[in-house]
Amino acid sequence: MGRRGEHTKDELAAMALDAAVALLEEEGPERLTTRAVAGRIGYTVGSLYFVFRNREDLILQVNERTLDELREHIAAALAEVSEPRASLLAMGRAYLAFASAHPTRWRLIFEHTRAPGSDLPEPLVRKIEAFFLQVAESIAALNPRASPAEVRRSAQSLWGGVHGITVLALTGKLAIGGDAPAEVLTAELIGRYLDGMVDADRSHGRAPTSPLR
Amino acid sequence: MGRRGEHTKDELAAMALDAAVALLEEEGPERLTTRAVAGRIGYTVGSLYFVFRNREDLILQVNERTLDELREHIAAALAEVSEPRASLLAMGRAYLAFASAHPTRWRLIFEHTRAPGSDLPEPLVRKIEAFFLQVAESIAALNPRASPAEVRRSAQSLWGGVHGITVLALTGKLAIGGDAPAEVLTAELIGRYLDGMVDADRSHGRAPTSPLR
DNA sequence: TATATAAATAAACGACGTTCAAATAGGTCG
DNA sequence: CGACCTATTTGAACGTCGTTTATTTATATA
Repeated sequence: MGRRGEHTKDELAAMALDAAVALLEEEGPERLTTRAVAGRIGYTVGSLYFVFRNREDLILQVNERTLDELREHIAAALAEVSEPRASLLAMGRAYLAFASAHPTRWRLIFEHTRAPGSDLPEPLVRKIEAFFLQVAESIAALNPRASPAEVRRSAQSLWGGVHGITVLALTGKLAIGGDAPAEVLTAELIGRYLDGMVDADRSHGRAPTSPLR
Repeated sequence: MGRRGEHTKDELAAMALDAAVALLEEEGPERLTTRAVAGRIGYTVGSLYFVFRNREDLILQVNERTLDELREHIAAALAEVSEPRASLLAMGRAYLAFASAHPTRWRLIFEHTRAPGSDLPEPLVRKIEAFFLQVAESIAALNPRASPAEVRRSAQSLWGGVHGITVLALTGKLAIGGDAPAEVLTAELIGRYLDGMVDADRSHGRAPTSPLR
């Protein structure tokens, strides 16, 4: 009974992605099965393969969508501040808040392992870069004397740090003894990093403290 | 053909763990299958269930073993330094080096999702705590005026940060444009964090800069 | 030597990702 | 209006997975 044209290929893909997101949030990553996704939109498994190359392809597109939402979430948070230090703190809070609100989807972005040969699809790479560039912007404002390479390095190390606190908090591997909320920890990390950065800039006039030994 | 007593239950468990580690390093996490592990030690699947409750149990024990190795690796790095700042940098380097040398096993520790109800097994929690305590020790030495709660917070945020850089570097989600090696980034994060911490302590005589706003 | 028991296996179950021949429905052309 | 063509959709199959179970086997003991 192959009805036809009831939905275009694009509509079908969009429906499948919606279903995948719902499945992820309601039942967790291991329940994100091709059959479940297909069933949720009233099709059979085979039809999914008419639209996606395979499960990996589906996951990658879910991840792109999640990254889009994350970016919007962060943009909204950034709209309310202007000073660079406040911007970085706001980004950190927004990053953590989004991850906490959508833990399964957020983790899927970072934990999904692709086949050994293939690397990240181009659009995903671009979206990740966009984040770092936004961080770099505020860093540059706080550290005008730094070279572009230094700014990039700072953005990477600082945001990598925020990411780490977020992962560990989400997976319950950060709490020891009494547990400070993750928001406090990210704020502390950002605050101290920036203090260290601007102090180094002010006192030595230029370079950051030599980090190795 | 049930031969008997050829290996004790404990020997069998140890052999299975060895096989699992080898499988992980040689073929990746998705090939860590119960049948493959059993086959590698010359048994059939069912025998694995004589020794482990299920695949999750096996993975948890692999993770414990990996954490033990990681701790030894870090201890060796710490043996060569005494000053607290150098200790933290050495720990960061060792953490990253171990993760780079055993990416699959290392990621399995943090990416393995356990069933929604159950939480981390006690021994694993203790081993994670031990790390933070070691970090906290050096932090306390650098920041003698800080309360225990402050020290713990610092250890969590700083080490969370190191962890984040390590994850992103390992999964290729950190590199943007020219990519500074991850060792440089962790050293930079640690250096700046500590600079920010001790400067705050020196100038205000006590508390760190209020992190929020 | 016979027997009880621990150890190990083989076979099965349902669910999974993936593939593919077959069926079907809509558009097109006679 | 009817026959065909082709893009969709299905159903069924394949091999693999985690897990469970009845059954077999080898050893220790009596």
